[in-house]
Amino acid sequence: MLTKSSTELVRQRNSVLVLSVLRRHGALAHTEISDFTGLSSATISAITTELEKAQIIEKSEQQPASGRGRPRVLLRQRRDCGYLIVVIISSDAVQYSLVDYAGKLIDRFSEERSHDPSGAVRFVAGVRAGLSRILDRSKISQEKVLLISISSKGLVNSTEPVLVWSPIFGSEQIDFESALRPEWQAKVILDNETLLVAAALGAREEIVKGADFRALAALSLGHSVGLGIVRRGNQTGQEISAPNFGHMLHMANGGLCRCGTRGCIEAYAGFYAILRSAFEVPLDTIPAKFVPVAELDKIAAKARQGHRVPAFAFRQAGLALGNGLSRMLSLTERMPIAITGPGTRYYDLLRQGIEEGLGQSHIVRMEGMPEIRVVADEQILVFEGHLNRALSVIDEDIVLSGVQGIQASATIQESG
Amino acid sequence: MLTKSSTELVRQRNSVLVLSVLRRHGALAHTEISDFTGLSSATISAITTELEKAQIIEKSEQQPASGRGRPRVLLRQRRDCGYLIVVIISSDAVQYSLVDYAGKLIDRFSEERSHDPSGAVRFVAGVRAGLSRILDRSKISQEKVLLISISSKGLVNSTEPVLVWSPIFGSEQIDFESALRPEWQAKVILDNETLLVAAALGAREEIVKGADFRALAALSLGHSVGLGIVRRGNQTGQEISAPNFGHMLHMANGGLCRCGTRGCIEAYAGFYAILRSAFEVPLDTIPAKFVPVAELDKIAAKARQGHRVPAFAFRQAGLALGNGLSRMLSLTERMPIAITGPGTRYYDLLRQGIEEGLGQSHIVRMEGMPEIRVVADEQILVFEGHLNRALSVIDEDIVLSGVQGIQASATIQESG
DNA sequence: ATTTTTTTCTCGACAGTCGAGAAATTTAGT
DNA sequence: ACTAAATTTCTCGACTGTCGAGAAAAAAAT
Repeated sequence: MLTKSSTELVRQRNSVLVLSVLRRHGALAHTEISDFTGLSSATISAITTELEKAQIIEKSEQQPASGRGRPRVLLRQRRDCGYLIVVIISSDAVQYSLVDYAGKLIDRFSEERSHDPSGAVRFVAGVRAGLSRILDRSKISQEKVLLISISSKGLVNSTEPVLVWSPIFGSEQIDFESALRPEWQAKVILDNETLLVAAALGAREEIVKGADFRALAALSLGHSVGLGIVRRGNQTGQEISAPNFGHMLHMANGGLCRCGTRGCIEAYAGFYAILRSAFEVPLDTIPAKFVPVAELDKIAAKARQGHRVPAFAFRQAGLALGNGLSRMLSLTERMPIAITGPGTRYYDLLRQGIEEGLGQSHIVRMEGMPEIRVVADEQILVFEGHLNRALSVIDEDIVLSGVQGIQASATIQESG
Repeated sequence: MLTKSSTELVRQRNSVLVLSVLRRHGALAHTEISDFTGLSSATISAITTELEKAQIIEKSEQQPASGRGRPRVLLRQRRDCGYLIVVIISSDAVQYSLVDYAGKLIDRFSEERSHDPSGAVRFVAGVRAGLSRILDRSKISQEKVLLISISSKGLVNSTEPVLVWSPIFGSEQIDFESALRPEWQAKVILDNETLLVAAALGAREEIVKGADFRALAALSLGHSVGLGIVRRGNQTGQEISAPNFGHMLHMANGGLCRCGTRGCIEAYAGFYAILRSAFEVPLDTIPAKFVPVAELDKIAAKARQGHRVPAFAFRQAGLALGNGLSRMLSLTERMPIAITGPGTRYYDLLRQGIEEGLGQSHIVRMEGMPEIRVVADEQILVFEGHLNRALSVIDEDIVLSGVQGIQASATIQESG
C-alpha cells in the first residue's frame, strides 16, 4: 500500500540525510555537505541551523584557515547529544560498551557468563545489572542513553527485540524490551550477530563500489553457523535479514542437531558436529554442549597431516555449507559470500567441500561460482555493525521526535 | 545510500497514489479519493485538475444523483490514454492480450507453439509477429502502446527484461528489450509467471487484511515447479521476487533433472519426475521432454486406489516440495503458502509428503506448520498479476514523464 | 589598501499541502 | 413555490519546503 507524502516528510528525510552524511564523513563544512547530499546551500543552512538549535550538531571551534577565502565552519554531531550502549552476547561472555553519539567508545567491559543452564530469567537479571554498572561507571544520566543495541546468535523477531531461539537458551524466548522497560526509557533493538557483520561489510562495500553494490552475504562459522544477508534497497538504504541458516535443513533425517531436529546444517558444520564426525561417533548422539577450540585444532592438524577421517569430517562440513549456500543463492540473487568467525582458521580444510557443495546446484552451474572471501576480525565487524545500525536509528529518532520537542523546549527556555 | 527529497517528488508520489487508488476502486468522487489517500480535498483538486489537463483522467458523465447535496463528479482513468499488451508464454502456446488503461480486455488470441527446438531466434520472431498482429487487428496506433508485459516460467533477470533460463530454451538467453527495440518504443517488462501469481494473491490479500498483510508465497505445480514470494515493503508497496525454486537443490547427487543438474526439486516434483518415479525408471534416466497430463491422471488414479508405487511417487514429490519450502522458510519470515497450477489436482496425494517434508526442519517445528491453501485458476491469477503490475508501472511512468510533457504540449496547443 | 577567492548566509521565487470557508446543487420540509 | 438542510466541489490564504542568485564575511594575494 502506498502512503501519502508531505512537505514535512521531505524535511525529515533531508535532515536524516544530512546527519548520515555527517556521520559517514566526520566533521564537514557547509559546502561539503551540500556536495555530498546534492541539496542546495540554502537548504543546508536551513537544516543545519535547525539541528544546531536543537542541540544535535555544533559548529566546530575555529581551526587554522588553510587556503584563502572565508574560512570554513565545520559542523559535527554533538558527542554529548546522546549515548548508546552496545551489548554483545556471545556464548561465554557478555560485552558492554558505552558509545557517544559520534561513535567514540567511552567505556567497555565484559562479564563472563556462568555456564549454568539456569535460564533466561537469571540471564536477563545479569544484563540489567551490567547495564546499570556501565552507567554508574561513566556518570552519565540515564535519560542521555538513547538506544540499547543488543546482539546475539540465534533467531530474532523482525519487528520487536525478542530473541526467539538461541543456541544458549533454545526456545526459551527473551523479550528484552519488556525486560528493561520499567527501568530504561531508551529504545531497545536486537539483531542477529551475523546480520551485523553483513551490515558492516555491506557498508564498507558500498563506500568502495558506490551504486554498483548490489548484495552480500556473511557466513559466520563457529560453534554455531550464522548467515546475514544485506541487499541494496529500492531507495531507502539497505535491507538486511538474518535467516535461520544454521538450522536450515541440510539432509532429511540426518545428524542430530543441538536444537533437537535432525539434519540441520549446523549438525554437520558446527564445531561440535565436526568433532562428532571426526571421532566417528554415531550421528544421532546428543551433541556436546561446548567444544574447546583447542580440541578442534588438534583434529584440523591431523587432517592437514593427511589423516582420512578428520579430513572427511571437514569435508562433510564444507559440503553442508556449500549445499546450504547454493540453496540460498537459488532463492536470492547472485552475491558474494564473506566467511567470518573462528571457523575461518579451518577454511583450507573446508574449502573443497564448500565449492563442491555449491557446484551441485543448477544456479551455480549456470551463473558460476560466487565470489568467496575470508574475512577475519569478526568481533570488530560486529561492533562496527552495531554502530552503523544504532547510530542511524538514533538519527532517525532524533529527527522524528527530537527536533520539534527539543526545539520547543529551547524556545521556552529562551522566552522564560 | 539515502537520497535527497524535494517537493516535486512529493507531488509525484501523491499523484501516483491518486492514480493507484483510482485503479483499485474504480471511478471515485473527489471526497472518496480524499478519504482513501488521506490527502486533503484541496490537494486532490490540485492533482486531479493537473491529471485531467494531461488527459490521463476524465470526469465521468453526470449520473443520477443519489442522496441530497451537490451531486458527485466521478473521476476515472481515460481508457484511451494508453494501452498495454500482455504476452503470456506457456509451454505449448503464447497468448497475446490487448488491454486498455482501465484494465479492460480489448482483444486476445493464442498462438500454438511448434514444439521444434529450433530455438530462441525463431521464437522471438514469432513474438514480434504476434505483437504486430494484435496491433493490426485493433487499429490502435503503436505509440499508444505504453507497455509490453511478458511472462514466462523460468529465471528472469531482475533489472532487465532478459530471460536467463527457461524450461523451453534452457540457458539460451532471450533479451526481449533488444529484440523489440527498433520496432517498438513501448517499455518492455518481463516477469516470472509464478511471481505474478504471488503478486495477484498478495494484492487480494492486502485488500482483505489491510496493514496486517505481511508476506505470501505462491507455489506453482506443473511440468515445472515455480515459486513467487511477495512481501510488504518498508513503505513503497510490495516487494516481489521469483526465486529459482524448481531448481533449488533437493538432494545432492539425486535424480537427474531436465536442466542437466542432479537433485533439483523439479527432478522429484515435476510431472515428468513423478512419472519417472511411478514407472520405477532409474533416476538418472534423461527425463521426457513433455508429459501428457492424461498420463499422470492415470498414475494418480492408481495411487488413489491404493497401489504402493504410484502413491510413493507422489509422496516423494511432496517430500521434495516440503523440504524445499522448509528451506525457503528458514531464509524468510513465516508466511502462508498458496499452491496453484495444474498439479493442484493431485494435492490429496501430495499433501502428506509436503507436510512431512516441512515438519523435518527446525523452523517449522518451532513456528508451527505454515498455512497452506490450494488456489485454482492459475491462469486468471497470472493475468491479474500482469494487470496489477503493468498498470502501476504505467502509472508511475505517466506521472514521471507524462504529466509535464503532455501538459506542455497542451499549453502550446492552447496558445497556438 | 585593494583585489581576489572562497565560504556562509539571506532573500525572493516557486512548488506543495492544508484548513476554512465560499460556491454549487440537490433533497426535504412547510 | 419557497426555504432550509445537506453534501460535494472549489478557491483562497497560510504555512512549509527547496532552490538560485547574490550579498556579506573573512582571509590571502597583490
